[in-house]
Amino acid sequence: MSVERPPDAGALVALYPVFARVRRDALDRCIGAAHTVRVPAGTVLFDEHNPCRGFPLVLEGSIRVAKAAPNGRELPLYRVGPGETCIISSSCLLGRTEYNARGVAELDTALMMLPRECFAALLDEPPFRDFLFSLFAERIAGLMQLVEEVAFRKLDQRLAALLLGKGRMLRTTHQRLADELGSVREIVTRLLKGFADQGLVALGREQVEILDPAGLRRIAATGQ
Amino acid sequence: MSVERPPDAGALVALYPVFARVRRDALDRCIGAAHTVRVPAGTVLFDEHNPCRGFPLVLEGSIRVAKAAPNGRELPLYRVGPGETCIISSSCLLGRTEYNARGVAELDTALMMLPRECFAALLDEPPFRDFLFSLFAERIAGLMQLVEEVAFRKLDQRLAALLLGKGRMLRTTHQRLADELGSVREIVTRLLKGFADQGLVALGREQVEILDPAGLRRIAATGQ
DNA sequence: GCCCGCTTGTAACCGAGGTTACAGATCGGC
DNA sequence: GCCGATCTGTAACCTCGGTTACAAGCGGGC
Repeated sequence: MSVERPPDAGALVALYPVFARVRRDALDRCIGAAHTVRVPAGTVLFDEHNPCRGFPLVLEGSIRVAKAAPNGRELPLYRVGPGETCIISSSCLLGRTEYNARGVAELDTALMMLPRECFAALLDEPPFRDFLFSLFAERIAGLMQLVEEVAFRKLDQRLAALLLGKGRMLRTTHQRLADELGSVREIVTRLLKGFADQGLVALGREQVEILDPAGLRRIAATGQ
Repeated sequence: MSVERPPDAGALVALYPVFARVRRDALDRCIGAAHTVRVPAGTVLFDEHNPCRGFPLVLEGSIRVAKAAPNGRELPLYRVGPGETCIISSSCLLGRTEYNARGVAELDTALMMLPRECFAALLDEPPFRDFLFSLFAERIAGLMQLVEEVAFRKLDQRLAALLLGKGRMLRTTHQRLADELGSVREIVTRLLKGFADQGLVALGREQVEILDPAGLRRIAATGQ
């Protein structure tokens, strides 16, 4: 983990347009107080029961926030990319509670950590509040969607949905798909084989070619 | 559904202490613009894909917010009682999206509906914002907890957890417990029988007596 | 007392998904 | 070309939870 100079206000505003509408002195104070860190892919940024140290802004890369099962499997809750912020951190700061999920850098990631007091100060800025409220609203909707999926949808439906909307050619492994679903590799292989037998996809090493998006959509929606 | 006079500011503040710290004229305007309704238990207050009409404050009773499965089963996401507000409604109003869950009055319920503009006006009041932020934070934590439960915990663990913390004698039916877990009656009967065989509970018509809370906690935590 | 409705108990059966344990395929590096 | 690592395919087996289909218990109302 390397520490470097914070970005200037211009660079920050380019990523987070909301800061253009925040009082300039408040923004500058935050940039001054923040420290920017750069971590390699795979770094665990926080974990269950950790206290929350500050408010992270992702400048580059991506954080994967997931719940870990006792047996080591993980279910991703959501991702935080450049221009977004980690809503779970906000939640912890606001409620003064501990983290209840794990955050891992998925790529080499640069982030700017604002100390808690800075975060509190930003809450006084109406545009920043609106920004945060919208993110909260989005994540709540996403989490409710996720609850529905894991509770009611079968794995083939979830897999079909996962394959869609990423272009015709997916470059990924069965293991990665399983990780995305909170399942295991063998099951994904089995299900993909089923899809291939129906002519929905063509399989290759580290790739899945979508042959029949409509068919996959049908499975995702109805389970056939 | 009967409409009645809105409560006076005093009664409202007693339930929602946050309003004591809101500018009096803003509060009065809201009370004036709101309409108060009283609905019997079982009323569906909103459902998936409905647009959000306003911001509800629960004065009496309780709302159960749940995701419905295609086959009719439901999984409760959370409840809203007096002094709380329905975070999903806030989320819809903030994100201008549709409801993505169902809300049903669990008891005879009285609620006050604030029109959308009122809600927007209240957001300008710092104490109200803080109130809302804390609720968001709480619900997010709750939803993440729920995701973990449905994804990773077995039903006996979830049932054991459900039985705990409600006193020694539970007056409920197996069906109601199943509804709470998003499962079916037969399975709950089976699992309760298992608990009874281990001496953890004693069963009776419409009642479950907790004999060994520590044993139940052990099951809830470890699955034995 | 008798009937009806709700609640509980139970058993047989099934399917989805996870576990274990391999074997073969493919690739990059040396 | 050989070796090891990674990825994929597959089969046997198991557990959990859901489904179906009853029977019996209890309770209140008439």
